[in-house]
Amino acid sequence: MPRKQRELYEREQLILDTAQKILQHEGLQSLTMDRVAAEIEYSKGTVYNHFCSKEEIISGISCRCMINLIEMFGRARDYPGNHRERIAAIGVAHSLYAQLHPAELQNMQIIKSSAVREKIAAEKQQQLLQLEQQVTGIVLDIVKDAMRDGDLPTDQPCLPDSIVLGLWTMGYGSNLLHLSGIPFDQLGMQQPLEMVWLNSHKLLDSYQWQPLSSSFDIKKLRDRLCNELFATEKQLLENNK
Amino acid sequence: MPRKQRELYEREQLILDTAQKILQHEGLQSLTMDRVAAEIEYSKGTVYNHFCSKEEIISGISCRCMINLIEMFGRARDYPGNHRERIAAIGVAHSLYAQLHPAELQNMQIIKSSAVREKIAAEKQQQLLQLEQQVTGIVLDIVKDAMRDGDLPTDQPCLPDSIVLGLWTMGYGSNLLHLSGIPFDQLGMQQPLEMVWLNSHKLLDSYQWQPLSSSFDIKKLRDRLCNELFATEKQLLENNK
DNA sequence: ACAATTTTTGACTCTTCGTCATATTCTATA
DNA sequence: TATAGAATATGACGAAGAGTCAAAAATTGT
Repeated sequence: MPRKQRELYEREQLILDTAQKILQHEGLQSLTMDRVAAEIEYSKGTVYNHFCSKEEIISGISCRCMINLIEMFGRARDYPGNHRERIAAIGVAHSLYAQLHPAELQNMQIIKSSAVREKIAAEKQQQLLQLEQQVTGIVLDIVKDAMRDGDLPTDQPCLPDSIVLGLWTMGYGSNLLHLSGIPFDQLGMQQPLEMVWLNSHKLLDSYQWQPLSSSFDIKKLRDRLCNELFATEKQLLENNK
Repeated sequence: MPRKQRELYEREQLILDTAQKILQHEGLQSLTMDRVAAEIEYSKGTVYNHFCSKEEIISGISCRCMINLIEMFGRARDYPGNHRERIAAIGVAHSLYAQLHPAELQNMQIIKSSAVREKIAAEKQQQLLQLEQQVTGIVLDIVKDAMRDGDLPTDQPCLPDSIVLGLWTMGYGSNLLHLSGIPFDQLGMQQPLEMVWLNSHKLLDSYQWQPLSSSFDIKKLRDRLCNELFATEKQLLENNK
């Protein structure tokens, strides 16, 4: 609220912006405290007044990114279609996000490695966990809606968790494999981001989530969701290429 | 073959053993070249005669681990059951491996991060890629066998790749999520390693891979495969707990 | 105007990677 | 067996980056 506090907050954002830019363009190697200090034109000590370790900067970036993802997931949840379309929109959001912010996804994985996590204050870890809860919460809500409205048979074991986890692991795994630079063509495979879309629908079909993908065109659905919900992101992605 | 070369080879293994032990018990932070040198009672320079960077040691560990995994996958491929049981055995192998060697899986992910990969000689990268090909090759063979013998309808798009990729992403994602220490209970979920077994079978069912899981008990199948193919690993796992 | 408080600074320590000139050990030959 | 020459091992050293802290500078309140 007061001027002083606002300045502090803005500098914190400046540090995160700068660090994020370095990370995106030059990788983790180039992200050093000295470099960040030089770039924001303050001394290293000042950077340490804001973040007490390099890891906390990375964690700060992750937090901001997760908030972006939550916003996109929120749009998916609020889509005025049937529940199957809404859960599909989550998949589209996740995939678009992964393509737009590859570096950030890798961050999130870095954050989770124990070596890094140990150096982050418990309070900030709690914050990250709370954001993670929001993400899974949104997906869980859609699954529960589908169960309530009879689109998804409720007599199956482990529901609703198993669907959330199935989609999560598949999306997460494919994103990580994708951006880990495995040469899929040399393994005789196409890009995983395409196939995860197909496989997610196979999984949903298997859970008998109505309407089944045999009764509509999943490619057209993806295009429609892209255009209606994530036009901005789609545009950004095309500009990048 | 000659004594000299054998000594060199043995020391190389000693370095890898030592590094792996440190990594397993104390994490990436504690794995330093000085530490390894001290532990094997040679000088740092000697360690560098074997591996020209810390990253190459990690890569070396990954190679050995991948060879273990390939051996386990091989047992799954050679299981004298139907193809659905054989592909399920791959899942059991992967899961057991993940539980037995959590640190190694995290390594494999570390190896894939661009920062690390840049510091590994092209030749060793090729070796890793070739091992990765063997892993996917085994799975691909089982899928192709199933298609050939009519257990799996061939009129579906993207086959056989999409099944391999579906299982791979799901297994990979769940393992990483599992060992990244996300408190699933706090997110209102059970452990992912249990559910990936369920979801993998859902996926296979969705591809119409006969016999469908509705016609047998997947829990009993897992127990049977555990006992018949991976008794040693199961025993090890129980001893660890 | 000035004292008290807060913030900023960058020199400093510590750790670790990776190098390289020197020292040691091994090997082949006279 | 003695010795030259090759192969191997060593650890002191340089570089780079994380994190600290006492002193300097800026800000605030009276």
